[in-house]
Amino acid sequence: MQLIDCARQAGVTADTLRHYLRVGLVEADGRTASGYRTFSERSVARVRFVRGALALGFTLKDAGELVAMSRRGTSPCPRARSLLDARLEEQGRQLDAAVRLHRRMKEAVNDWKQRPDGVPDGHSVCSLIEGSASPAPLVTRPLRGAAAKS
Amino acid sequence: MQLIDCARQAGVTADTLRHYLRVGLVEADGRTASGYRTFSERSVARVRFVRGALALGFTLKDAGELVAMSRRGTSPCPRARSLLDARLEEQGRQLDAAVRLHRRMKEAVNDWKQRPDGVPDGHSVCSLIEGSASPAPLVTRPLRGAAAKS
DNA sequence: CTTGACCTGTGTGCGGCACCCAGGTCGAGA
DNA sequence: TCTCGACCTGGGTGCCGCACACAGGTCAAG
Repeated sequence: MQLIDCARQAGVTADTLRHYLRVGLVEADGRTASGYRTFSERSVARVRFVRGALALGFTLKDAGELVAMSRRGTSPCPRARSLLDARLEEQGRQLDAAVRLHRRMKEAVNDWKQRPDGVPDGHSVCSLIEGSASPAPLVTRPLRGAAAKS
Repeated sequence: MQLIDCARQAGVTADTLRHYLRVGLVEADGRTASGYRTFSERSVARVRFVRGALALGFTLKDAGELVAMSRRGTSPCPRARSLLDARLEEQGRQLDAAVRLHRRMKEAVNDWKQRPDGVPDGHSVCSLIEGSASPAPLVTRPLRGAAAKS
């Protein structure tokens, strides 16, 4: 099996699979004489595991840690449980922040309906934005973790 | 006024202000003989504008575009309106995704309570994760935009 | 005259890929 | 046999909004 076949069977792009190879999350079975990597069902399963982990809010690093544990012969499941708890809590906070952002955005859209466009006067940039701005909001890291499509 | 004073008055770190300077979002008023940048209230207001824009879901690039327009003498407000609409829609989609992720994570936490830890067998990595995985979720870009703290 | 807080430019890292490049390899059809 | 196009290889860059680090210069207060 070639790289792209493995990728397709696991539902990822070739680039994504190459990325996983680069960071050591997935290994090829071997190489052909000409240097091409060869893959088996096991590699496909591994990619699917990584995808499953991402879909549950784990990071690639988390997945790597779990993979490493299982390679060492220890069950990664207890670690997976505690990691999931941590990720869930973290995601909850980010979700709250996103909800608040959403509210602010909708409020702004409404407010702006009643307000006229400002003219450039050299003092303000955009009166609409400046009028809706809360004092020094202090932004956090963006919402990370696999937010699944569809 | 020095860099750090401007930063503090605007409620950002010195690093953040330097970043805005680098990407051309904010300009210093001038330089001292020894090369230090000097700032005025206008710079502070500009930083606050950028922060306000971020807090409303605009990107730094958006803020730059609006700044550029107002420098050119055109009102950035109409553009701000259309951008906000676009960002709101986008954010809504990402918010939905985040909510779904949150549900999946909570479901997994519950499911896992009834399930035993697996033992490493060389075929699976972590039976818990593999058991909860949906087929090829295909992850999107993470939730971007200013998710405000507190 | 020293201390320590500030300044300067420049570079790197974070996450999870996507995309591009130059060049090699392969099977299938003309 | 030759060629075509689809695939492979390694390596690099870009995204976003900073945070952090480094080496060296500058400045006011003690």
